[in-house]
Amino acid sequence: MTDAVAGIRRRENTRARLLDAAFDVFADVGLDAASVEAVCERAGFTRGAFYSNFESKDELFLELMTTVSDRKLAAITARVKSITGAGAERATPAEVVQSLVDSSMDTRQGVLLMSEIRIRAMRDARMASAYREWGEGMTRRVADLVEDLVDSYGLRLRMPALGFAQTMLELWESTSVGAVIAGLDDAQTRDVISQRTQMFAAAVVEGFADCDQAEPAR
Amino acid sequence: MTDAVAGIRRRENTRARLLDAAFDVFADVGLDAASVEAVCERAGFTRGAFYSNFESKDELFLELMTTVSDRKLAAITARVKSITGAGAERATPAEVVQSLVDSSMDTRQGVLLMSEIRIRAMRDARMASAYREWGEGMTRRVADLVEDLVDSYGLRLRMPALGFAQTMLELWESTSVGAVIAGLDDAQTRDVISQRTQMFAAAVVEGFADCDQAEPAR
DNA sequence: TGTATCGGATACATTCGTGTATCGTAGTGC
DNA sequence: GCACTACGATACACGAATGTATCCGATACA
Repeated sequence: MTDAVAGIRRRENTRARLLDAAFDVFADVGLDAASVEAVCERAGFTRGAFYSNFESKDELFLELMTTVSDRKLAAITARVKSITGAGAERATPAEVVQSLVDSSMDTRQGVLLMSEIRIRAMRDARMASAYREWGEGMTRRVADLVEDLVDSYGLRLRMPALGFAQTMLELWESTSVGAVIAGLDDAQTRDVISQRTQMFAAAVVEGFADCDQAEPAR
Repeated sequence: MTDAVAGIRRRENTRARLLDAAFDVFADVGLDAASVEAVCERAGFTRGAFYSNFESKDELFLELMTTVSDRKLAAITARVKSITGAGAERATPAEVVQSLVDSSMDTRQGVLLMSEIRIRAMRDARMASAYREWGEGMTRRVADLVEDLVDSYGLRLRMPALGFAQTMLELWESTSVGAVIAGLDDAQTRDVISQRTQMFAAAVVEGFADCDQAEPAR
């Protein structure tokens, strides 16, 4: 590890550690209650390191937020591609939902952080637009997936695909929140999210359940 | 206003003013960021009054939370009774949804406070059980209403009534949150909540739209 | 009308977090 | 190998919020 690269690596590394620590601390006690000190302590640094890398707690949070949301968007995009893409084996809609739940479920801390982000977006116009843009991206991805499945299985949606996707994601999120409040562990959380999303899809998508027997059209 | 009553009234009055102020301040800046000082200032008191009436900020918040949730539960209970009860004129399901939205919609601050309560419930086991109990009460009321409407109109739900009610309320809440993030005013918020709940109900309730023409069975 | 009491204001001590300015050192380039 | 630089640690000064102890005035009651 030679040259200036090591220096950069070192800096990047402490930034990353601070971000990781911030994820934990912000999720655990909330953004406002989290002191810069606490974040540094968890990361194994002092505040000197922090102020050498970030302007303020807000800047740290902003970066954390973009990191997290980018990751989530990328994850779902990849997931949709792998399901939708050519050469993928056709799964039934129910299986698709299940695999999405299995792969994209948040941890307890992830859910808490999302709630922090959301509540902040409610108060800060800048964050609001970022949040909305991200949410629209997520919805768009899911809607694409839905439309694809509708086509290939000849299903019929009882509401517009976009509204269906949006509701699906919101239902997912509020179920996650409910699971955290109920103190469920990861396995239970997965089950309840799966159950509720399946129930919703089965009600709104005409022919959703029939796909278990029938083969896809294409 | 004689005797000891005035003294009690006075005390009750400052408690009430402090609670009102807390509602505003907690909603505006969040529970953690809200100082006792700020609450007192908005109420027109000093901290002396506060510590004479409350143990701590947490106790104040707890009382505010119970007040708010009790009120909401009472409101929806009354509303359901007035729709369901004998002698009430039969409205179509769509009208019922609309009237619920019109009457029970939260203000921006109400939505923010609910989010504060929820995020706190995620971290505090005591609050969690209170929140869940309250939520179950709300769901139960709505489910009763739904079952009543299903009976009298001969509708069919594509998911269990309880799940339908729960989803309805969660959809309502997340739409409210979305409206705050989008910066919508009250009228726009009402419209979007109405639109999404109607859309959901129309998709899940078989025969929902038909009730516009047909008369209720009973 | 005098006095006791209760509710709220004032004053103060303390704690906690912040941000900056300075320092020490590990790693880099010559 | 030596100076240099960059990164993180340390020290300090400041402001903000808290909680308590004390004080003051209005109201109740004799």
